[in-house]
Amino acid sequence: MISDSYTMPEHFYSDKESVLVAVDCIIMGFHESDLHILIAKRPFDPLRSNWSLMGGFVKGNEGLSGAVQRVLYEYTGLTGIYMEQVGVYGEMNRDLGERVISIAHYALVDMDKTDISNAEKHGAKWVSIRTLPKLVFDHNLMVTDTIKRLQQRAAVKPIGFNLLGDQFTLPTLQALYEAIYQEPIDKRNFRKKILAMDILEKLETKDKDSSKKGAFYYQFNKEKYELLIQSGLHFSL
Amino acid sequence: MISDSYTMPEHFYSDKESVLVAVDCIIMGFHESDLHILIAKRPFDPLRSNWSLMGGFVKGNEGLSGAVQRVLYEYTGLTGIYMEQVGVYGEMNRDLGERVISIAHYALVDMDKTDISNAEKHGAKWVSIRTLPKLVFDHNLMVTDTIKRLQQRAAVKPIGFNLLGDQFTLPTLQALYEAIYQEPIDKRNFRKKILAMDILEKLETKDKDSSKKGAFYYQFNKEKYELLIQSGLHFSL
DNA sequence: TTTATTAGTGTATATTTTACACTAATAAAA
DNA sequence: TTTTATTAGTGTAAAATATACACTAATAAA
Repeated sequence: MISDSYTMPEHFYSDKESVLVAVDCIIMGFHESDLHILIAKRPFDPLRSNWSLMGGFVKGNEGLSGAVQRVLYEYTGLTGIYMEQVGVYGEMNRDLGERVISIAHYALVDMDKTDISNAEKHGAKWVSIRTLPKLVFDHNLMVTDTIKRLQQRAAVKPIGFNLLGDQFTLPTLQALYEAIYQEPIDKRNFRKKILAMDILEKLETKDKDSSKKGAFYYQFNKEKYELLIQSGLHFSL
Repeated sequence: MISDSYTMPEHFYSDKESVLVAVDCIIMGFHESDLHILIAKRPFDPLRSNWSLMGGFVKGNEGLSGAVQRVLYEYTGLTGIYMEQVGVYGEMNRDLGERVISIAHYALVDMDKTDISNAEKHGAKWVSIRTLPKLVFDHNLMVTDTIKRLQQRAAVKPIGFNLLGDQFTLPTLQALYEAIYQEPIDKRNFRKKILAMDILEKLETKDKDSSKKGAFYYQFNKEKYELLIQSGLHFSL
């Protein structure tokens, strides 16, 4: 049942059946006011060459989170990335090959720091969540579940910053939240709320690329965030 | 890798390793103003006779939800119960036996309709979440994750009613929410809010057991709830 | 008939959320 | 060099929502 390469102290469950376990990774980035997801052409049968999330099988000797990190690293070169489990997809016949259950995680990455050259060998590309093609198996379901989860989490935890570079402007931050919730946000109310939490550091430099006037850069300040939490309040947008 | 008893059309992934997959079930009930969980003494090694959640191994020929429903039925005799996936627990060595990943689901049941006589053969009993003993492996973590999830869900979906009988009084319903959130709720504000949604049907009968005056029974009305949703509003407590 | 217990009700205040329009800076165009 | 076009940045008033709070009603038990 269990791989020979990993020897457990005893085999208590030798009468039990084991199943193939995969991980699928919803790698999300933010670009041009839109959330994007990295997809690639499935490199093996069945459904070879169809669009698919980044995935891989869990090995006998690795933990679940290890497997997800390995897959993320293989396709993006990134480590230490914010990830969260979305859920398990385990109905019979969800995979056309064999009986496989798959565990979906999403990752929030800075697209500019992401090297997809390795993934591009499998035809990988970033696609906007608004123009996502049909993916193999239940991968589209995984994506919609991920977006719902992200919407919930981003409202109460400061995880959105993972999608931006170290420095960002408030207009960019607002565009990010508008992309996550797919609805416009009032500029003044947004600024009031985010600045009231006092978790951002205003820099003296401006981004002059996206406007003539130029918008000040800000940084997320983890220490300030800890203070907010310690004071009994919490992140909320 | 895959069980002989279930034949897939082809074996595409024959070079992959498979792992044991279990399901664990956090069976929740409501009794005497407290949330309760069904636990039992683990019937096999390792850690035989230690307190444990209700669980079982996923069979080669059954879907995940099928496995959870099977386990729930075995220990409670119940079918058609509200359940939700909490997550996967899959680090190496989380189980002392072999490498096992477990998928946790919680179930919301009416304790009065639950027959635990079968489970009692394994020493099963209901325990309050406030006096939960140490459970095997990471089962305590599963319970705390479940409670967090339940708190989130019960605030926006009318799932709490699954913990009550068909008929219930408003004082009982309030006690349920106080148990879920572990904090007192103002009686008048609670009634105002729940009745404003217009999803309850007031009956003419009273519960005279828990007070001298007696409290009117109410029923959750699914049709009324659908109307609320159709009108663009949503459940919120 | 008195007492003790829980059910049931409304309003005023505080807080939060929402809606909304002008000035500032500056690069590009005229 | 002046004008124009574009995005950044700012405060207040109204509406909606959440909170705090105390008495009367019913009735079984004493």
